[in-house]
Amino acid sequence: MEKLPSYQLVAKEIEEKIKTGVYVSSQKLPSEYDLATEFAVSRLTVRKAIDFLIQQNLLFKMKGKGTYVMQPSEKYQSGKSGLVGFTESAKAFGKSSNTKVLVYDQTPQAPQTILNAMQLTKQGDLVYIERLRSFDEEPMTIEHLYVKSSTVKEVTKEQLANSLFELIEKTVEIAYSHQEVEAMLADQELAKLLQIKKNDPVLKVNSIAYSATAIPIIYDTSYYRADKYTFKNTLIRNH
Amino acid sequence: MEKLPSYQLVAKEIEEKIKTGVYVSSQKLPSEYDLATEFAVSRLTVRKAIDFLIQQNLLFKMKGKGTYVMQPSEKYQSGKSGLVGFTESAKAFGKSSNTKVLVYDQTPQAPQTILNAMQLTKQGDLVYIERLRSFDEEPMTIEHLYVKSSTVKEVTKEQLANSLFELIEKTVEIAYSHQEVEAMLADQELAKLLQIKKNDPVLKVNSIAYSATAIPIIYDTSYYRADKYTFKNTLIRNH
DNA sequence: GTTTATTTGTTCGTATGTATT
DNA sequence: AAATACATACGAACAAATAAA
Repeated sequence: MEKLPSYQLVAKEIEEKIKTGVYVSSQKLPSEYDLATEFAVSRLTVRKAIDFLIQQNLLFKMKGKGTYVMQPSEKYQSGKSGLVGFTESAKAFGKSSNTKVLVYDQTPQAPQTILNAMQLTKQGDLVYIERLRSFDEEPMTIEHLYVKSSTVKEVTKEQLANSLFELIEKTVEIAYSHQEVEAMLADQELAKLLQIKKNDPVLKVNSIAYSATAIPIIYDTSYYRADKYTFKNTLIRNH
Repeated sequence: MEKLPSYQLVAKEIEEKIKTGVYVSSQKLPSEYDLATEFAVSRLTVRKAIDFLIQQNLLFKMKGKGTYVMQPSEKYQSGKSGLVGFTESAKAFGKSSNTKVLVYDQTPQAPQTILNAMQLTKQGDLVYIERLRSFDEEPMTIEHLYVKSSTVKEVTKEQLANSLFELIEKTVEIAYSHQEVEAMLADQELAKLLQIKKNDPVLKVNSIAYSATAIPIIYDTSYYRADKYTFKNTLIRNH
């Protein structure tokens, strides 16, 4: 019995009209005034609804011209729907996810660069976790995680096979993360785990997740199979 | 003599206060009410200013709690400022860009997959361009471009060394583009051009740029040196 | 080429709802 | 339970860019 705000209801109706082909890409939407009268809401509400759909890359606007339907990207978009865990992202793919904990070290020696990034001056406040994550039994990614100990106190290795986000957010809420995508070659060990060949290309994704108070919570270096995973993006031209 | 809207002036002032350390990450901003009185504008204007800074990953909000300053990402963020050309992006880096046209074929045989993506049923409506682009004389990327002929009629090879966007937008305006990032290995030819070794990792970025009327204008496959280029992203957690 | 109409952009004021502390 | 802070929503008006007459 969710009670959605009216701008989201308007957004849903517009989305529906796009899906059913009433509004087609290459075509202009009715003006904000017309949409406001059609849905019996204020123009500001229509604008919020449109903004909402623009954020999802369904629409875009041009000042003085109108609002247009965007050509859909062929495949799944990663990222645009915000920061989500692997499990949630698997669902969006319509696949089942599977996690195997490879390493759980409660007293790791973290490299200095990571200590710096985590704003720590000494060892001892981090735990180290390595996980293999699969979609439908196919190895997708290896995660190397340094996590603030205080957020995962008295956690068993078994619990780590589930959503790390959920676990951590019992203690602190994660607000956002910065990530960086680069390309590299798989070494012997990585190749074996991901069931690929040595020197096959992989996507290395480095990310740091922060709390609202800008405290780094997770330092994550993940390696994705390049043949199974790509990162998608939609860029809008600002004239 | 630009006359910026007041929400952007407010945004600028807030941005300034972040830069000068008045507002620090880990710290909450004054409430929307307080900011509204401080800047002598309506609360809606403050909200627009904040939204503006959220889009640039400088702030984020939590309902009922407040608005916070985001920990800055250490390096340059690609993408977040929208669709920009290579030349413009070089400026953001504080570097000079250099372009060399390697191939300009006005009657190419395009692969079927590209014809499909460009919504064409026959050959003949595309031109093919290959360009090497450098930052400060360092090879950064090789571009393989298929461009709708109608947008680059009677263009000389020399003109292609400048901004392709500018050239095209004399005919049609580019509205947005979908892009996909993947990892692969450099072949012999690519390695030579990018001055790397064969089988070194490269980032392959595939993108299609569309006009407002959803007509595909450019089909671009670019190869970036993995040691020089990464893609950055900021994801916000939606609870 | 200039004016006019259309469409999005900005901004105010006001009120009420919802989440957090 | 009350106060604080962000979220939603209405109405109204004028500005700015674009397109059509």
